[in-house]
Amino acid sequence: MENGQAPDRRTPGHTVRLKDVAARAGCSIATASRVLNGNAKVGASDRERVLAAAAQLGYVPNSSARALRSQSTRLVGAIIPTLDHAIYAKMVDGLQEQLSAMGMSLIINTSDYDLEREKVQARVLVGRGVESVVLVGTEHSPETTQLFRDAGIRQVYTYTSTADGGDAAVGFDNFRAGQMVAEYLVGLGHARVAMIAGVTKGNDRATQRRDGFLHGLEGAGICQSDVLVLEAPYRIESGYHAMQSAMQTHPRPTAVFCGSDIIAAGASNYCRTNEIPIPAEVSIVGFDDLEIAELVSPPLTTVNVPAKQMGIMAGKALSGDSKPVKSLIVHEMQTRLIVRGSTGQAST
Amino acid sequence: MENGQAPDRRTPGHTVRLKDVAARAGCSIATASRVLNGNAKVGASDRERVLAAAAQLGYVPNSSARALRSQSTRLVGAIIPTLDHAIYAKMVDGLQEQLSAMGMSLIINTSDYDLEREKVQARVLVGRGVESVVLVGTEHSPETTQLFRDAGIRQVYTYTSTADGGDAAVGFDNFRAGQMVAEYLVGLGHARVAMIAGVTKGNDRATQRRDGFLHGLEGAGICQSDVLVLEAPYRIESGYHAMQSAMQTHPRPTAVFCGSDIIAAGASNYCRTNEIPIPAEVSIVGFDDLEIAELVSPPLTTVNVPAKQMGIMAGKALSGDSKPVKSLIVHEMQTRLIVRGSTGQAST
DNA sequence: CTGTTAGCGCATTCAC
DNA sequence: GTGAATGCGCTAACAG
Repeated sequence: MENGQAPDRRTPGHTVRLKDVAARAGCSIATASRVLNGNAKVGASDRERVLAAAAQLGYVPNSSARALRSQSTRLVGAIIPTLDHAIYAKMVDGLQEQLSAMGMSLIINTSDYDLEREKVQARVLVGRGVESVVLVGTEHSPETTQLFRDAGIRQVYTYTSTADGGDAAVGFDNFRAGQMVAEYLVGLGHARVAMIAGVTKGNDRATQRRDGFLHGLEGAGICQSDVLVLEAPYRIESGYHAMQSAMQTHPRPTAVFCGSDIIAAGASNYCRTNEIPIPAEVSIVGFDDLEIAELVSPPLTTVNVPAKQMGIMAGKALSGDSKPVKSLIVHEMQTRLIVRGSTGQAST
Repeated sequence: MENGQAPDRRTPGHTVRLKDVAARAGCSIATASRVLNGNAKVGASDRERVLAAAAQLGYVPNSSARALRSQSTRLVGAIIPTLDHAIYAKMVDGLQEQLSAMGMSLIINTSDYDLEREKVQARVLVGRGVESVVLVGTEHSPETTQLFRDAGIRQVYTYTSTADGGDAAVGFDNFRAGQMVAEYLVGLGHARVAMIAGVTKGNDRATQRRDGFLHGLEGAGICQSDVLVLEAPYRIESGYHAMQSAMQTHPRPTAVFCGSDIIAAGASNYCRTNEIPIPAEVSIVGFDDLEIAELVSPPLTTVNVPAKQMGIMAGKALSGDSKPVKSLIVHEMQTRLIVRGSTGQAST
């Protein structure tokens, strides 16, 4: 009798295919497929033999084939500015964790805050067959948005509470967060204030934090034109230099709002180096509530952003059916002002 | 009017396929494929028409189909402990950047320092058809290593200079780095030293840094049993508490080597809170040279690790043919001791 | 140089 | 319930 059985263990170089499993289980490839996909309509005996065969052979389904056939890749793409910034890294960490638990895989690409690069990465992701994408912010090239829409790819925006152009948003209201900081500083009696924002070009989060801040000040009778607004990349040295510029104006601001803790850390450094006491001479407020906020001295008053949680929620927003949803889902999260030692009453 | 031509723009919902491009260009699907793949043997007129058609229709090749047919996915997997640690995030940032430039995509998974979870993620990556994987360290479950080998997947280890079980290593010698720190501290006259290592279970980097450190001390006549060695997760509070324990021993150590800047930052915090002057009473050395090393006061003496560069090199190690290489490639990178204000001569 | 043909591995329709 | 047959979109043989 023909004992053309498959070998006990997979042989290096020869990938185990479904037909190998079927052969070993003594059933058809169709039945094997049904078992492995949890299809109920299979006899118990066949089921066990297939499962055993798959385990023994170390069968791993080929997802390219499965994707091609079933038109479902269970792949999610993410385009973020950079991973070299804790706020995005944490978000992706949460996203990955959640997707992994849902049996989906994550392809990540970085854009370096460049909407043109984002567009290129978007094409790559479409080609990879991702079923959803997670982007940062609301501001994207129209072509990018259109490309995803045409391909039937669901778009989730993070770090924002508006989903214009996309299908869902998971984040917070940057404008209101900026406003909150303004009100806090005004409440402490500050009238001469400055802001070191992140680079606003192509970055709606930075833009809205700034605008909300200015709006909040205006509500307290502080005219926008009286407020020094600088921009700095999210790097410590940039914060240092921007603070230097700010502190060389006359009269000096008594409070400075920084668009990120990274910038605030640099600003804080500048003050320490130049013996400008914080908060006696100048109060500093950061944004993000990174670990470094507690490390600088005095520790930074800042705005807490639930970065990892945002990634988890974004992942959850992708569960269920894989078709784009009709109604916009907006999951707004709360930011909290964390008051530490870097802020105090206005000095004069 | 209906002239049987493909529409000018892709219609939402209907994905453009290669045959659509071919139809519009008035050639066969094979010719279109050749053009799009840069195959030289195609007439100039056909070439242009295909290119134009593809552009007009917004054609995006289906990589599942391409992968299935060509047995080449151009997909790379990475399994790292977590993205919520700058040292890994930076590495992945560099890796992603390099792979993107090489036309490859990156799927990332996290293991949370758990070799069992790593094994699970490994199966997922194999199923996704990745052609290579980037792992952290040399210590992996035998099943994980075997799984990749059987599937013909090239394994690149990072943060280590030994490639046992894998095909390539891009990193540095953790043992020697630890030894270097020991020699530095001994040179400053320190005889009572302690170490707060990372959790060594399943973490060969932490283990080797510790062992190298102890070995270096032993070379200077300091017996291992006289050295207090604690372990702490990579979190600031953990460093704080570990330092607390270390400082409650008698006699106190005059120098403490921390397995990571994160831990060192916590240790530094403890000293500040408890008015133990650094480095007058105790010297602290960190590891990684993260941004926070310069933020704490006094700034940390630490060991610089070229994290992003490591990712870039790992990506480059994946270029060329997609088959596992026969010879082990080891790309050893240099670590440098960065001396800042947290270390000084032994106090007594 | 170009078109025709044949699958890649799998899920799924349709008969049995 | 189960197996045989079909084709997802594409590339690589093979002819012409």
